Amino acid sequence: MAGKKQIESAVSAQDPLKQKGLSVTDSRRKILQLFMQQKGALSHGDIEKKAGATFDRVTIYRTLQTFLDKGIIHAIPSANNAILYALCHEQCGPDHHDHQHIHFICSRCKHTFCLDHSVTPDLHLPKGYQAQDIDVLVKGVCKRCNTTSK
Amino acid sequence: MAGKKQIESAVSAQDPLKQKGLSVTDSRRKILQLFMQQKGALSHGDIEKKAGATFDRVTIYRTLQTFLDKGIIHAIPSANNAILYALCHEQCGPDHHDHQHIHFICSRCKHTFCLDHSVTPDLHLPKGYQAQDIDVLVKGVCKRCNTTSK
DNA sequence: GTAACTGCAAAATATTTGCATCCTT
DNA sequence: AAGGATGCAAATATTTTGCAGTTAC
Repeated sequence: MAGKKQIESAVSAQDPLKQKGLSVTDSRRKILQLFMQQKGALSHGDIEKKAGATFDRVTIYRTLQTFLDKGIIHAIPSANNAILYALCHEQCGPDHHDHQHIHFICSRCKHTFCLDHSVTPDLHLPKGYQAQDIDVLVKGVCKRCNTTSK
Repeated sequence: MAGKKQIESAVSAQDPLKQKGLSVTDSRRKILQLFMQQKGALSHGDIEKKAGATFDRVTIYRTLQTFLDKGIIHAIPSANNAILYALCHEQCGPDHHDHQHIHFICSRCKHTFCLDHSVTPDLHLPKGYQAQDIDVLVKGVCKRCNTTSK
């Protein structure tokens, strides 16, 4: 058991799946990869498109749910029907999500980004209200769309 | 018919429907009333429950869409499938939505409130990003749940 | 009277569940 | 070998669309 453990830990650094005690399967690896490449948020539909017919629609549902449960990804609120998902950071666990970053939705290219370096507002809630978790959604024009031609 | 007209115009002051040039119908009046009573956000499903079998599910879809278009209500982002809607304020128009308030989701009673008196953050976006619209979602415990027994 | 709104039916989408099979550990 | 994950089929749920009848103005 000792030697095996060493190998696992060598791989696990790059593999959130093992860290969270999940079996490493093609679909999970692939979907995870999509998130890492994209460096932005994806909807179920996005994944389906990008993954092509690689695997079943149901598998995507289940995989996303599993990732959510394990704290590998988080859901980003949106006002249109499509729920978006993006990778969590290390400090997130199954129960504890700590996202002090801002979700930025570009109104031009429609991409959603997580901006980590932004500061969270200081809120002035009315008396009696107790904040536990804050999510900031900003709509606007992203860096790329801003610099490329209008 | 003359007497009827007088009654109608007396009502219109409090009636956003006429202000926006919409026909005043039972369903619209009823749904508007639900929002005003509730003083909180409602999902399509909430309305369906509260309205009972008063009118068709399709009418609710269409009414909500119409209200959105006219700027009578606004959609509140959420991370679960249910989209919420709440009344807009006077300064909102069809194109221009100005919601500098905070959307507060109570994790205990599951209600969503619009807190108007809260201040909007100063954001520090990375260079190149241009903000147009900001929405702040706060999860926590609302006033009522905080004061009533634990 | 006319344009707009509603209800009903049905189509199109989206999501969930059960079960047999296959894969990871 | 055993437990978990996937694929397929099918059951549900949600949202959209078309059209005929009704209502507001």
